Amino acid sequence: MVVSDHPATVTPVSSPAALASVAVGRPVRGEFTYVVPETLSGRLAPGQRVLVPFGRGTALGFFLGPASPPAEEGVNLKPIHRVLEESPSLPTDLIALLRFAAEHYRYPLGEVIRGALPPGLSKAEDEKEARPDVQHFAVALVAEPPPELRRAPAQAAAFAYLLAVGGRAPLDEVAHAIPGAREMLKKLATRGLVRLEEQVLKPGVREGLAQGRPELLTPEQDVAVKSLQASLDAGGFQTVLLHGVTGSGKTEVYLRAVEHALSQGKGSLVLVPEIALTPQLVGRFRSRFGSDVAVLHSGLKDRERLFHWQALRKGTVRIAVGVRSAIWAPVENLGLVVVDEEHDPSFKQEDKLRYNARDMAVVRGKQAGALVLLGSATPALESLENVRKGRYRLLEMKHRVDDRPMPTIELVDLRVERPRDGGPVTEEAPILSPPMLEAMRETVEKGQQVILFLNRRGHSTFLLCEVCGLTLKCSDCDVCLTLHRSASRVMCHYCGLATPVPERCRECTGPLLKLGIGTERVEAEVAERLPQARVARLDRDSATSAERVTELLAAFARREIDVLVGTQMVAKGHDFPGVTLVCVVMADTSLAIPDFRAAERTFHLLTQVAGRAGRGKDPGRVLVQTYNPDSEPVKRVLAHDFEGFALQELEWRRALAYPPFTRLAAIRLEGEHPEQTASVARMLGEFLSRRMPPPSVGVRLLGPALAPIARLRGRTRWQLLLKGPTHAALAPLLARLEMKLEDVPSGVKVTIDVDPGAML
DNA sequence: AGCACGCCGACT
DNA sequence: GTCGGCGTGCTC
Repeated sequence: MVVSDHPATVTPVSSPAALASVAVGRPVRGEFTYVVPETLSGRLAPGQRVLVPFGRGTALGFFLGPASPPAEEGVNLKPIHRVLEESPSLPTDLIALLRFAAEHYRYPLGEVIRGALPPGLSKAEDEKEARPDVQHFAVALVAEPPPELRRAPAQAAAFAYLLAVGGRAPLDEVAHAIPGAREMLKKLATRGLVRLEEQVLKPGVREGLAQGRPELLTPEQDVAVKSLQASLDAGGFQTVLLHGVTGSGKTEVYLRAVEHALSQGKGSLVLVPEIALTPQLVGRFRSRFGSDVAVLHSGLKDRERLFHWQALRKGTVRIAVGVRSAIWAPVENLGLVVVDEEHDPSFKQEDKLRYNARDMAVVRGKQAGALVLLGSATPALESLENVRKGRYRLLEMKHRVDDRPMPTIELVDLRVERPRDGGPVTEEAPILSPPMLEAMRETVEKGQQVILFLNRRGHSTFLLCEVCGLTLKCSDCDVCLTLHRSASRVMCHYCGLATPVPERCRECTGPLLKLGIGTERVEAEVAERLPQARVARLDRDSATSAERVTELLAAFARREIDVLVGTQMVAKGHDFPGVTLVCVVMADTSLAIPDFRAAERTFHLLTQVAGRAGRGKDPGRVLVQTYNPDSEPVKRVLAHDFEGFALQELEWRRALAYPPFTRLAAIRLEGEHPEQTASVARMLGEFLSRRMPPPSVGVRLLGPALAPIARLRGRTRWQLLLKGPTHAALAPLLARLEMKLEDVPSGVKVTIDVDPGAML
């Protein structure tokens, strides 16, 4: 392909008073107008970073295009100081996307742009070439970890990671994932297990396509790939929803689509929920496309981030694989955007610019004229509705690769199958029912592996006073404290506060009962009931960092662990052929959450975790323990009935006027003083209700009401919810609200959350 | 975000 | 009598 050198899209400026629209990298709303000095006339291109006088001092700004004189009189227009680089940092399709995001999510454009740029470019400095001309690589020389590494767990972990990502990876990247990996890999090199290579990165020089490309596709994969190739050949924007059951080989379809885009000289952007949980997927991209891939994970150092940004911007690297924020990656000549596990809640950013990367992917595809491919085994209801409306095209893959059967899913009704009979509910009351224990025992005896899923970390999820019935709560938040026995602490999962375990009730000094089950306790119970099994736990507590996650997953993949107990972290897209049994310890936990998406989340989670079973040659089995066997998500998961669940849930959403049939915007308030916060909430509520469009438009205001978690970090929380038939129906109201926010006293923080993810 | 301006307590 | 607390307000 021709590497673009960004011919400057020069804006013709006619002297004397050419004006420029600039987004200032400060949390101020709107675009600012500056005078283009004669020295710069003809040298400005949209997307360039500029220095502008702002207030007292100087600020970083982004030139967006010519401006017309501001409407108000008496504004003293100042001149742009200077341009920070010749070739614009932002490609034009990104400018359009960022403008859309700022407008849609009601966030200052300058901040949106600054947040999208790598740290090296978001400060008011001249662009520096972050060009580590040589990059160090480690290459595995054997395909299996040799037994002599048993005695060197640190080296084994580094080696396992290297194998997991395809046998060849930049040293930097391994070192990010596993601390001390740099030294470990050097030791491994002296043992002759690893070769260290230096690679000089030159623009335009690439490795050929590497190995690992299966020749045979399943018939369904073949249909999907051909169809996507045809769409790419036809060119232009289109969104395709790839609905493929777990284990149907969606990743290979992504790879082929990316390959095809590459053959057309086009770049690709691939979004995944979490890099740490998907080393296998990253490895496949790396081994297929070599150094044509930039992997954008959360742990990149500033220099590395800048390096990748520049390589993508120049077109020397044409594929970006990354998490949510990679949606802003400056992929040149974008032909394809893939969003893997498009239903995943982690694509929604929950602070600052509250964007949804999946939705932005569709917008970006539209602006760049690219194909957008959304993939999932359990598509979001929003996406299904978009298919029904004809906005997205649907591709389905209903069978697993190699004709492997879907796992059988069985119910264990906890109301009937009491784990151990009767007695008072104490902390010793077991949670693993006889059938579940039996299945686990059998599986482990056969040398196969088990995943135990429970969506709650800690040991006991609440402490209840046996005498006065009070539960132990966080002093700063309106939630119960969780007992973490391994840390000998009670912890607040919302504010992070950890304190020693109280012996007795604070109020009446009565004894405390440890109730509610968490992963820590399940792990202990497995260890006790199946002493022969090697048990490990994977949750946010055991996996203190991304590296520990990788390590644990690698150990599980090497079959050094028989039973893996964990939270959602075990449910994501892993591919462990040894896993033949998946146990859901309690399907009910996510049902009780006061959120209109609770059922959908539960269904997604259960389906995803069930999908971990039977991915190898042996068939899989799933056991689901629940107190609510009649709940819709549980019943439908049991029957492998995604369509049925979706239909039912969509009907319910329509009846209650929730997305995807309406659009929402949440207005969240947070303040030190309960009365002040409440009064601001009422004030905003009145403001909005006085400005509601006529009832025929169908916009409704819910609240103000105390948030489900009414107090967090000592702050009182309120919320209001706007519902409308379309986003366009809500937008004017949100714009007016935003103006009104100027009148809110500084003691209360108000944020607007457009298309909110969760209602908490 | 900065960085002012602007009205009320402990110091030379 | 000043020096300075950080509460509100503006930045083309």
